[in-house]
Amino acid sequence: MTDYKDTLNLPKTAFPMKADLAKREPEFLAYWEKVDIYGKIREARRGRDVYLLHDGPPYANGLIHMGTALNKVLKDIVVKSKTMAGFDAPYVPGWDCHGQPIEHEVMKELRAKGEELEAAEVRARCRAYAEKFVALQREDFKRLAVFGTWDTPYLTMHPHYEATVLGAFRAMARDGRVYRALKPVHWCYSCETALAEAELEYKDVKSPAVTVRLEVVEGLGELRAQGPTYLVVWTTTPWTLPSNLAAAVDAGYDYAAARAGDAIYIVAEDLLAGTMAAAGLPDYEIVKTFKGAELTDVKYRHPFIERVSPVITTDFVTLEQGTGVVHVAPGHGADDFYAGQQYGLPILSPVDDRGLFTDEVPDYEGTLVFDADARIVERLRELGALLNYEEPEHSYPHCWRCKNPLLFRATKQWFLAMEAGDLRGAALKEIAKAEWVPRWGEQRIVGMVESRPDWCISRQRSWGVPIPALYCASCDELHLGDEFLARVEELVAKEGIEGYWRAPAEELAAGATCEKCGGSSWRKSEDILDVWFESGTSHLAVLNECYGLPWPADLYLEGSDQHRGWFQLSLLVALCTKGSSPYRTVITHGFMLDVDGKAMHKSAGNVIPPQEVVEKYGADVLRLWVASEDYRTDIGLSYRLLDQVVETYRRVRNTARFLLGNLGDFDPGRDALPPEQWPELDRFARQRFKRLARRVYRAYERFEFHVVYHAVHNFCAVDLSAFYLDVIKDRLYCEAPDGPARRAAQSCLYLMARGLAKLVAPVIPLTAEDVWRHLPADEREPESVHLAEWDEVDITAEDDALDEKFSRLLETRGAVLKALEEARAAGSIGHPLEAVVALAADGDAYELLAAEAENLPAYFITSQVELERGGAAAVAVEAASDEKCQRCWQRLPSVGEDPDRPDLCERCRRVMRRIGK
RNA sequence: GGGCCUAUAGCUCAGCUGUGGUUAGAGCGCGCGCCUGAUAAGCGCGAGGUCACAGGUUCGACUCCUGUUAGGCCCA
Repeated sequence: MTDYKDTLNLPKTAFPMKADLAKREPEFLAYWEKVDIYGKIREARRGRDVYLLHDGPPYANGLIHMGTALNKVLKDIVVKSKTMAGFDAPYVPGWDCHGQPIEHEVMKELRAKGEELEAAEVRARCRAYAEKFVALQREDFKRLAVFGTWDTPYLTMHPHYEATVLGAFRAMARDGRVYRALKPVHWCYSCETALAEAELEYKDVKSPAVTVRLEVVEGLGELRAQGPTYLVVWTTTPWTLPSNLAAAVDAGYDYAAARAGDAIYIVAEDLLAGTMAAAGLPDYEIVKTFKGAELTDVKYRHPFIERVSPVITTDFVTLEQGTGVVHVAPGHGADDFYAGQQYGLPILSPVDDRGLFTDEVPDYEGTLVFDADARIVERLRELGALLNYEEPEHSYPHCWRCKNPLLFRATKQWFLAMEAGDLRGAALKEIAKAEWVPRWGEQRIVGMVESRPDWCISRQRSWGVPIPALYCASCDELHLGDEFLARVEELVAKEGIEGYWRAPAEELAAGATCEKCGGSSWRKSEDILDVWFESGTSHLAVLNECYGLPWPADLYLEGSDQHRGWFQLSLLVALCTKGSSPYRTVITHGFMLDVDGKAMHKSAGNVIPPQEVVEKYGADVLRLWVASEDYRTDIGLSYRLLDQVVETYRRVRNTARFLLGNLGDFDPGRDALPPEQWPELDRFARQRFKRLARRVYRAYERFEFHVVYHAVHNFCAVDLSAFYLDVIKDRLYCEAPDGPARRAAQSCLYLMARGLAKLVAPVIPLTAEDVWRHLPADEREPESVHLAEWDEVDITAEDDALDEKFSRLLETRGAVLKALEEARAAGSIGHPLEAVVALAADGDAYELLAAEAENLPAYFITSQVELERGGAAAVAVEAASDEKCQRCWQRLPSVGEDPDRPDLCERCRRVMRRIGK
């Protein structure tokens, strides 16, 4: 038997089936680097409408994790898709470099080595630390095929950035938006410093817990008429009692007034029995119960200080321990502080840097607060105010350095006022103007802005932008003149923040004298700004002429935690400096979850590092995974899921490979036929592709990348692989290489290969480039797929008609395939080409099939189709009796007609003559 | 404890929004089979869902309302 394989046009391409991404991707990255692909793209889009995504700076600490990778890839998909859509879409990545976490890490290292350094040296170490991680993270981001100005990113520790931050502060100071006020912070009396949340170490310790009665002197007249009436409070920090300024209840809880002896005690009803028992007053009777709200006009007398304070209602009262009435000292607790603000209570914090009581509490002046505990307890006992004393074990914060217990102490901090110039109202107005994706993001940030307190913008640390201010050496008056601030700004622009620290106060003061006392000797402020203030200023520092970027940005895209963080604080800074929002659209994505839907945490041991995924699967697979899920909710990741994404990747890649394989001898300039000359089937395929393209464009535009993923995958699997490509194999392989039937199919394949590469380029940029490179050369096309633009799609009336017609034919095809399967199961046929299909139909259905009769065998991939008019629609399958053409494997009557070529069908004989074999 | 959000086949998603209404769809995976001229590929058929749970509104709910459970982010 003659082997005709050599006479066929079988697919041939250098495009490998095996992606081998981990190994091959770096080659593409190197090529892009070499040709400066980002520069070329920007050059190609020069003058086009700008679409600006402004990068939220990740923190330069540690290697990137999957959440960081997810965020960066989403941004890159946006940038690349906007570029494909014809926009000039610049991307300037940045890093958040200052702040407590880096300083903390550096201090930890120093401590381990036993080194003690000056602040300036610590900052130098911090700078080096940040630089190191910027470099490491940058390599990881580049490896993910993210395009941007990696050689000139923005860093919050750049002098010009730092100066911009100061400029923002200056504008706020000038407009009277900043003020100083007391606020409690975690304080270490031994290190004499404030501590950040991350610097706290919680340890279980025994604390003195006192239950104290406070005598009611106003309100509750009806009860007081029956005997002395007391509110019962409970606290584990007796030393804060001198600073007690209120007692808090929950308006909705039930409280009981219980008489024991001749006194009446008020406790939350649920906690009454336990409290009375502990107080040694088991014999009591409830004389009244009421809601906490009824206590709002009650006032009580401090047990040992001449002071009458109010009862307030708050939402932090718990019924889990204590008495349901909470001792409030606004100078010594966060809850207490905010409650105090709400009720206009003063901030009393009579404790100095060393943790000693000041002269505001003469009885204990000079005593360490913890040492005062016992004395205060004793005093309460003597006064009869102590109902119970215990020493329970509980978790209490300690200093990470010296291990001493911490105290909450009010210190002077800087605030940005939310009401000055109606900042809050302005923020809410701007929020309404922006577009929030998903929509509920707006509700979320509105809720936060509505209820947020004034922004505390100061920190007592080293690694950050200083709050420039001068205090009079003699009277401590604050000096914050605009000229002074401008001078510092200029200095920092030149020398960075070290300029401020280095310069003597008098130099910065430049001869200014104290307005209050006339003094000319000054002390520099040593506070620094909250890092959120810095990152919140990024739009000012980056969206400017220096970077060639417009203000505001079109898009901010970060995790949903940034509603409280970057989105909100950027907005506040923008309103104070520019008067409007820094963004038009804000997109948020969810957080990483593991297989079980649990958050990914180092401590949970369920993290999958992006570096590992890149190494095992490749950046394109990681990116395809990003696109595979709806990022607006939380997204899961597991190796099993990655394997699924790999399957999708393979399907798309193999489809592309098939397209390319059949274009090996196709020169688009020479061989392409216009669609009007194509068979209807190919025009239908083109129409399907156009619809896909339109759908995909829309999905990118709506930032619904998972729609892109599913649409492309479905198209490759269903429209192409399972139908069009399968059907045209006969034409591609068996027709004459340059025959019109084959060239038409190739024209269509070329269009789709090229178009597909462009559609997927934003998601799998490396594979798209690989495909692009293996396309037949065409002078009219740019060298890189990323320099190309999407084609316009125009769905015509003809397309609609084709869709209608083929959907009916495909329905019949479905019935035929089912019948073929049954025949196969029955053992009468194997390959469908062994079959002859008999169709019965009536009316329209018959007309349609009859008109397509000559194409039906191809569409069904059977050797022959017999049509019968009339009767109910039916499909019958039987084995073909004709001989099999040894070249095209179809069983046709024409096989054997020619004695010279008895093993070929008529078509193959013709083709063989044509190709001279 | 509060605010916002999520919950449809083993997996990833459609359907649900301002218009509630025939047997809830797709792809992958899985099972069975075919092919060996996309071959560490390709094709076909098939089995999978009480739409988290419980109430309510309605002639009728995956779709609207309430609650519960689980999970997430941000606060406390």
